[in-house]
Amino acid sequence: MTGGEAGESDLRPRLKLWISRGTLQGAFGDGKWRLLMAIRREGSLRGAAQALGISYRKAWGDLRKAEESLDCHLVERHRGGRTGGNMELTTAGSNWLQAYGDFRRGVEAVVDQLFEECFTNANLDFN
Amino acid sequence: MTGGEAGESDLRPRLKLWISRGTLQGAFGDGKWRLLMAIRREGSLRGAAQALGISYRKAWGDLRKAEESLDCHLVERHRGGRTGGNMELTTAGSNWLQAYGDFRRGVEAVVDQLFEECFTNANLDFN
DNA sequence: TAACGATATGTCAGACAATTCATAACGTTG
DNA sequence: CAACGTTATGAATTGTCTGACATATCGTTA
Repeated sequence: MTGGEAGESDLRPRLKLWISRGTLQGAFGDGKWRLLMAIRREGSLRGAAQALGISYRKAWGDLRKAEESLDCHLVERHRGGRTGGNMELTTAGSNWLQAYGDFRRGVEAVVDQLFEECFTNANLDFN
Repeated sequence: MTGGEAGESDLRPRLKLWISRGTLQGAFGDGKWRLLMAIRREGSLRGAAQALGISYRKAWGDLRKAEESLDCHLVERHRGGRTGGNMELTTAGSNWLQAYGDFRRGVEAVVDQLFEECFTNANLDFN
């Protein structure tokens, strides 16, 4: 390398992205997004928790927080029956999944691009 | 409102942005940026801490973490003397200040724009 | 050489978040 | 009507992070 720019040091941009409503905490972010994804795939909250490697208690708490802070029903709950019960996404839940996924991907791409523009500059000395 | 989109609920995107190197924690983010800003303005770490309303101990620890994880000298330290000592930014410090400021502002603008695009859609139901 | 005002650094308690433990409730099915 | 597998939920525990406290060091100046 010719020196001057940030060079090949493993510097990289990191970000934590989420969507909040008012002062409520932890509305919807990557974790909730993965959870909805897993619920849709597994067909149950228990299955989703297992697939993600988190406790059922945590998954249930996260889901509750999301619905409370977004003030909308993300899933339909069914208890009892042969299989014990199951869970599926509502239309609103599916739409949040879609919208947040697009949002997240877009932001990530732009962050990487802006990082290059701002920190890979041969005229600046970062060391 | 005609219904369908996210509507006037006070939903808004939030983000925590920082730059890391390897597995090191807390390299450079908004807090460190404000700290460098204050050091340049005040001419000392103590003055910067007071201006930001944080303890000297915290400011000193933050600065140390930043320099360690970025592996570069951000400031020049001077101890003793009539005034007790002082601190000023190195060229690298100034450049980080500049680059991160630009980066942060750019990301924030794009996040707001993408949020509009993804969540203000008359064809989706978020409730 | 004593004093002063700044930098330098380990330690410890309390706040806050994350995770685990235990247990209740539900409703279909055999 | 008992059993099963799921949803539902409080309580306790553990882990992490922040900030406060105390104290040492430095080097010029009067």
